[in-house]
Amino acid sequence: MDKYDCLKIENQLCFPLYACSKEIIRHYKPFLDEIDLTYTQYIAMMVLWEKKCLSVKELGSCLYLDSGTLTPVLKKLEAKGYIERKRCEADERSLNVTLTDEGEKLKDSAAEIPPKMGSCVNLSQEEAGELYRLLYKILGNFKDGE
Amino acid sequence: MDKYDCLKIENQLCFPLYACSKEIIRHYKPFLDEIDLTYTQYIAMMVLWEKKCLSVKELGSCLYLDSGTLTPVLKKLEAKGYIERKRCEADERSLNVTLTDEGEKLKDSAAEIPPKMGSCVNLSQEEAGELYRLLYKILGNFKDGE
DNA sequence: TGCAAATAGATTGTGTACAATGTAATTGTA
DNA sequence: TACAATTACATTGTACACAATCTATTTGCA
Repeated sequence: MDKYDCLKIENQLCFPLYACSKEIIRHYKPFLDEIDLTYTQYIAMMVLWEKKCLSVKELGSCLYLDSGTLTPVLKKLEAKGYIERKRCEADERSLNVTLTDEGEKLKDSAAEIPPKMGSCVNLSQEEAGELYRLLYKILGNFKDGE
Repeated sequence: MDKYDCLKIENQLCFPLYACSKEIIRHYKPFLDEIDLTYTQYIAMMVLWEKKCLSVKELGSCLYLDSGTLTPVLKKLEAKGYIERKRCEADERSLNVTLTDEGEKLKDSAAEIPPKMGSCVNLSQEEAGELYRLLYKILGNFKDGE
């Protein structure tokens, strides 16, 4: 056991996480292209399809993204007509993001994507469940930490 | 079970992968700042510390990155004096990337990072091992697929 | 052997990420 | 109740990622 073993890329956990995430997102692309969304725009819409309306702050908390990333993404979604951005009346600092009818409609086309993607992850139900559990265990640690 | 359930962000595997990867990389930053490397530069150096010399193509295959990403990263590492870039004599299309003495020396400071990072992933040895296995199982699927 | 196809990198354009900073609105408290 | 501290979002600057395209070599085969 040499002192540099920890530097071997195959001994790192972060690297396969990083590579896996990128590869899966790359495989989303052809399907997302069909509905003219990027992956980031897609996960933002996913939260909105569930919550209908929330602030940039809340959306950022769901997606682990800050306003520096979200502001341009949301402006693009607004330009496409899928969302509306309006200052909150009760607190003008806050910006409410709301789904438009167009945005709501997009949900039907989007619902076809996850079933098509399933086949690119070659894990059993049990393995996928375990992977899911471990990832959220790590994420939970970060959420508490700050 | 409604037909939109697959669109809930908490039912997706890709999202926690994406978020986890980003959060861990974000936690690397203060440590990487000390040796003036970004995460991408760090994983490139990690491969070089092991292999000493390889082509951009081989490096890209190790890191799941293409020349569009690697060319600017490698130029920065060259500017910092950690690597050399030289066309391969046998095949002028290919570019060999080699570690310099400075680059080799950096390995000692870098070896201090992984132990410090360990504490931010709150998994047992067994859990970390299982996570590792599942991630490489998915990655293997992609490597075969193309 | 000549030339089309393939290969390795570099370049370009678009879209994130994120730290640092700026601005306007709101809150807490001396 | 002024005003310093906080908060929410926007802006700026740097650094990836990756698809598409370009250039220079090299290979394969008619």
